[in-house]
Amino acid sequence: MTAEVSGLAADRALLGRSSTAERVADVLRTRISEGYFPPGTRLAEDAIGGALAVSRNTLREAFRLLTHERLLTHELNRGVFVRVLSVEDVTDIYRVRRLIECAAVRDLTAPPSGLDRVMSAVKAGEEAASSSDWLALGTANIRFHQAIAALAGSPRVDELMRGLLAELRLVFHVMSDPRRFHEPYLLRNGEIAAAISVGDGPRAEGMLAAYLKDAEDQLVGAYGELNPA
Amino acid sequence: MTAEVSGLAADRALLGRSSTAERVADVLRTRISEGYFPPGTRLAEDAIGGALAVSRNTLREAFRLLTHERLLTHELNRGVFVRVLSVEDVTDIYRVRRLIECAAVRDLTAPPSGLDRVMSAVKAGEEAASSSDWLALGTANIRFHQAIAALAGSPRVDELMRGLLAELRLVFHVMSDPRRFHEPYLLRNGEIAAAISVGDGPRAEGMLAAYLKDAEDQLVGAYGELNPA
DNA sequence: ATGTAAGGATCGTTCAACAATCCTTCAAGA
DNA sequence: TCTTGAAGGATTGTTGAACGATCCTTACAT
Repeated sequence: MTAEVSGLAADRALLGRSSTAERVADVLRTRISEGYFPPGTRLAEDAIGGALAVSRNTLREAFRLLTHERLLTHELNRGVFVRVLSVEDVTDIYRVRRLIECAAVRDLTAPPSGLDRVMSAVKAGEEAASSSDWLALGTANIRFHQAIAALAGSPRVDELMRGLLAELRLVFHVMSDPRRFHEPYLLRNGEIAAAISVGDGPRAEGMLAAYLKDAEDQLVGAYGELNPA
Repeated sequence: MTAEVSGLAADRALLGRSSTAERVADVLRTRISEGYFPPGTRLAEDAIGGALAVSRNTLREAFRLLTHERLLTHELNRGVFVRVLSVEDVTDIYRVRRLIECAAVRDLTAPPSGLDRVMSAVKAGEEAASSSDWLALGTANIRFHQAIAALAGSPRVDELMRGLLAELRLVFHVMSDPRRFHEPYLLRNGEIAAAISVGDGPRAEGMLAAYLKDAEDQLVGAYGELNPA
C-alpha cells in the first residue's frame, strides 16, 4: 500500500481548502490585475467589505496578503491603495527578470524538461495574434516568460516570477495600446524558444537579454511621459 | 524653501510609524530567528495573544505577515506553526542563492560601490571568530552574503535575499554546533572579498559557486539525518 | 486493530464599540 | 490673498465578545 499512499500525497494540495480571507484576496487580485481597480485607487474597508459581504477584520487580512505581494500599498490610518509603480520599480523589475530568466537558460546544453510549456506558450501567442486577441496575446506572453523561469526548476523562482509579472501588469494597465507593446515580441519569442529547443543555452540567453532590454527601454520611455515623478 | 523641503523628504521614512500588527510580527520574527520558537512549534492564538496583550484579530494579521514570509505555515482550522523546512527546501534555497549571488558578482570588472559593506562583514566575522563568539560569527556570515547580493543594486533582490537567509536560519536552529558550520568558511569569505575588491568578477563567481555548493552539501547531509522525510 | 460517538479546545468569522488619525471646511488673522 | 487654527465628520486601528465550524482526544463498542 505504501506506493498508493505516496502517490496520493501529491494530490494533497488539490483538496487544500482556503479561508475566506484568501478567497477575498483572490477576487481582489484578479480585479486589480484586470485593471478593474486602476493603480492609485483607494480600497475603502467599508465599501469593499460591504460589496463582498465580509467583515472588516477578514477584509483586512486579505489586504495584508495583497500588500505583501506588492499589489497594494498600506498607509497607516489612511487605508490601502492599488500600487502605483515608479519608473525605478520598472527598471528594478526588469533587472531581476534579466537575472532570473537569463540564468534559467544560460547553462542549457540539451532540450530541457520544461520545454513543452515554453513551446505551448509560443503557440498560444501566435494563435492569439492571428485572431487579433490582444488580451490573450498579453497573457500568452506572460506565460512564455513564466515557462522560461520555470526551467530553473525552483519553486521559489517560480513564485518570484509570478510576483514580478503581477507587478508588471500594473504598469501595462496604465499604458494604452497593448498591441503595440506585445506584438513586436512574438517573433523573438519564437526564436528564443527555438534556441532553447535545440539546447543552445548561451544563444537563448543573449536573445533574452536583448529582448528584456528592449522591452524595458520601451516601457520606461512610455511610462516616464505619464509618470514624471 | 523648496530646497529645504526636498531635503526633508529624505527623512520621511524615518518617522514611519508602524501598526501593532507589524510590531507584533517583528517580535515574533526575532523570536523565531533566534530559535526561541523552534521549527514545528505551534503558535496558539490564545497563548501568544495573551502574552503580548493584543487581540486575536491583530495577532492574526501578524500571523499572515509571517506566513507570507515563509517563517510560519498556516493550516486551516489548526493554527500556525513555525515552519519546518524539508531537504528540498534547503536545496532550493541554495539554488536561488547561487543564482542571485553569482549573478551579483559575475559582471564586475572594477571594485563596486558596495564594496565597503562586504569588507566590513568579513572583518566582523574575523573578529567574532577570534573572540570565539560563534553566534556573532553566524550573523556576520549572513551579513556578508547580504552585502554580496546587494551588489546587484536591486531592492527586490535585497528583499529576496533577506527572506532566503531568514528561512535558512530555521535550518541552523535545528542543527547543533554552529561553530563547525560557520568557521570553515571564514577564509573563503576573505578570498571572495579579495577577488571582488580587485574587480575580478569571474573569479569571485567561481569561488562563490563552490562555496555555496559545499555549504549546501554539508547542510543537506547533516539535515537529512535528522529529517528523513 | 478498527470504527464510532461525545466532549472539549481551538480556529474562522462576524459584529459592535471606541480611540486615534486623517481630511475637509470654514473662519480669523497677517 | 495667503496662511494659520479650530471644529466636525469620515475612516482607520484595535479591542472584546460571541457563535458556528473544525479538529483533537478520550472512551467505548465491534
